[in-house]
Amino acid sequence: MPKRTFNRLDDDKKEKVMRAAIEEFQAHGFESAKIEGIAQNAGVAKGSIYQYFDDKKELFLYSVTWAIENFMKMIDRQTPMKDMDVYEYFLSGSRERFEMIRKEPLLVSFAIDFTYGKYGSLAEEINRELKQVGEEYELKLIANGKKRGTIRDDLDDKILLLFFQGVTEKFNMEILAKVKNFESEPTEEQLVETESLVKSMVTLLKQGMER
Amino acid sequence: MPKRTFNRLDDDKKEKVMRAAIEEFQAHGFESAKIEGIAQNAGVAKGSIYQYFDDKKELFLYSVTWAIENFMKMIDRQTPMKDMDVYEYFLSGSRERFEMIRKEPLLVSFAIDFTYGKYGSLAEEINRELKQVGEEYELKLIANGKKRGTIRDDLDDKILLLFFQGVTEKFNMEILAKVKNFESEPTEEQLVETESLVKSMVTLLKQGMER
Amino acid sequence: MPKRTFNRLDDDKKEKVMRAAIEEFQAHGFESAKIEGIAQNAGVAKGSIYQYFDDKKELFLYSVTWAIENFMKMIDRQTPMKDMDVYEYFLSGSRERFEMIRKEPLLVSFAIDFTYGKYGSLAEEINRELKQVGEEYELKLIANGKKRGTIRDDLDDKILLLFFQGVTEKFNMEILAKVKNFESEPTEEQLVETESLVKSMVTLLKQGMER
Amino acid sequence: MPKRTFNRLDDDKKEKVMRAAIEEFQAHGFESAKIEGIAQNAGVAKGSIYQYFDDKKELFLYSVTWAIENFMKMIDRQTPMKDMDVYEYFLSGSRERFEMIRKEPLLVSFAIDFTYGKYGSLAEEINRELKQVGEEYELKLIANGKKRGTIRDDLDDKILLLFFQGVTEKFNMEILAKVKNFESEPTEEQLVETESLVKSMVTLLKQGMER
DNA sequence: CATGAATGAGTCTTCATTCAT
DNA sequence: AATGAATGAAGACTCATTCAT
Repeated sequence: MPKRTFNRLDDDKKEKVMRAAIEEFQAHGFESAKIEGIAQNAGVAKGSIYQYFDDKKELFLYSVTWAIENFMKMIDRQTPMKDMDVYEYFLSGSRERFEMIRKEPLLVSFAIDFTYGKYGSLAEEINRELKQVGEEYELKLIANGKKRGTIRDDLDDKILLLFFQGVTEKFNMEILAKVKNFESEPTEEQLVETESLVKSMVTLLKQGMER
Repeated sequence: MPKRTFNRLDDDKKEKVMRAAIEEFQAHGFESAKIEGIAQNAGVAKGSIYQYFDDKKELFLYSVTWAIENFMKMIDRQTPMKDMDVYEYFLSGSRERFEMIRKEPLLVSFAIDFTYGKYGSLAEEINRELKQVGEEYELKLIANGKKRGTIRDDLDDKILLLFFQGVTEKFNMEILAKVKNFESEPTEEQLVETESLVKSMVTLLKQGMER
Repeated sequence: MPKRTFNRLDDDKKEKVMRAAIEEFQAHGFESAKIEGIAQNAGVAKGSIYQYFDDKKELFLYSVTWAIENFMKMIDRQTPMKDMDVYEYFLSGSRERFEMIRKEPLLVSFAIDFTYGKYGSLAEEINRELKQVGEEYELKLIANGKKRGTIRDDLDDKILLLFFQGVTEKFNMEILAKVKNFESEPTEEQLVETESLVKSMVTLLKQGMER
Repeated sequence: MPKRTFNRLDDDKKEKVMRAAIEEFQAHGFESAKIEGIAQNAGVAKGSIYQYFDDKKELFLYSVTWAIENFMKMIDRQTPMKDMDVYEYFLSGSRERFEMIRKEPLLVSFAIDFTYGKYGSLAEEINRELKQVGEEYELKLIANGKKRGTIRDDLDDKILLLFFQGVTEKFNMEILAKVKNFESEPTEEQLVETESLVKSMVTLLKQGMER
């Protein structure tokens, strides 16, 4: 959705612009975000933004897209779960995930706020798609668990999904908040403490859903 | 925080204004909400709004206060839980709660959106207080459960709180969405179906937290 | 120019309203003066002001008229100058005039500001009349002086008028400022000091204009 | 105090904007002056004014500064008085000063109105400074006159200052009014008549203050 | 008549978007 | 393509004036 002009920019500049945009949207919301502010933070002229995008909404939409793409890239780089058990997955990769949050708190927060609907109906389509993809994936996990017999099969998948999402989202928020406060090099203590959150979550998730 | 002029209005008008405001804020967010729109929906002149409130922000703040107060009044009117077990509480009063949501979807949605942080930092103080009150209450429930032996005591209260909140919030959202679609007179089928959501939630909550 | 309603008010209230108006106009100028403010200071309802006067401008115009009338009344009560020499006049009645300023600083200041054109073209007619009356009087003084031989007759009356006005206005401003700072009971020292201002003025006036 | 954007404008435009502003303020006073009006007279869009100045008050403040600066420039260009006697000064440069007024009646009137306090307390600081500078200069003249023996030394400098200011201000107002009515090319008669005003003033000043 | 709530025209001001260089 | 000045639509807010009680 950006214009041709934007795509021709060198990657550094592109990134600078997108990060400036995300920062502004994240800090002030869509309405209060100022094009001027984004331009300044990106180190370009206000007019240039309009060489790159049709209008503010386009810029926002692409900010979402860009953030999610980069978010995905980071996740893909992590231990892929293949056939791994969900619980296993949560526990095994936690430190890498902490690291990711620590390095990219902006992207992570923005993506979360977006999926949580903080930007209203601005990008419903993307939002819907995103949710659907996540849900489908989680439903698969649940179906797998049922097959393996690790998840109770007396409850509807939809119900279990709600439970699963409720618990994981809440804990993830907490973890996000904790990790944002990490110094550049988190202490072992901090890491352990945060990991214990993950463990507790897994314990509760497991116990809640098991037969 | 409203001006004297507002307090002197007859209750009908007050309510009309507040509902118009909440509707506008809920529909468009704070920034995009137009005073003109609120005035029109309330059936008063733009200038009148300014006789009632200092400015847009004041109006918003009072909208929040008003919504929460009315919300509380409605809840108070419901089966008080006294010494009742939480699970018991969820199950017993559910139909009354459905009715409340059905009658006041606007207030309920607005209050929820607000507590979920959709209005940013506009009323942080109220938000904080509100969260605190809720949390304290829930922590008490958890402590009670531990004493009675119905809740596992190997996990920190804070952790159990996250679990509890995550699960209940998610299910409540789902219930809210369902109930909003009820016709003026919900069918028995709809009610049963929604009740079953509550039951499932309780089942999962219980199993997740029990020893 | 006030409405019938105003004239029917008892004198106390009339005065209260007029003083409130003058105070507001004096403090904020015509444009920034608020009807609400005047009403409050007068202890009446905003609407009442409109029972008394057609609009803000009318109120202003009458404020001017009222102030000048009262001003005149006060002056008339003072040593009338009859055939007295101007210089004599300035010197003889000064203490009474100080007292008048001390008692009615608001009226005096307002009248002066008005004649000085601080309210722009709002009441040109009154202004013009007022100036004319003053001028005619002063011109008479000058003519008299010339006849008596105490004023040089090689200069045009108009020129001498400018001189006379320039000097007296400037000194009067100074005196006004001084007297405004008097406590309720001015010390003899203060009085003497201010009187000396008058004496100096007379000296300079005399010497400037004499043959 | 203008924004960077204003300073970067070419001089013609800057001047056009400032003159439009001064004209509007002069004609209607601060409160009634409309930004829209200024913009139109300057031939720019309303919004542009806000690219140049933070708000109306800033624009007013700078109008004052700008007017005074230009006023000073014009005066500086005139016969400098060096060691000249004040009376000498008044008499010698009068035609140049008439010319200045004729060419820039707006600036002159605005500057005068401002120093006379017609704009209330909007720019007290500038006003105070301005007055102080003028006074100091005039006091020096008086002190010099006393030393040379051309001014009586039995009166306080402050008193003589009042006299001097009163007389010159009044005459200058009269001269201003006269000159404003000059056609583009004033007739010799007009010039002579106005010069005679200056002469009379000097005569009276001299006689009033001399030993 | 007094009151004070209701009204809406009129302004300032903001800022996304356009445009000339 | 980049820049930043120009534009004007849109919206918050004020307050003189009207009006219902």
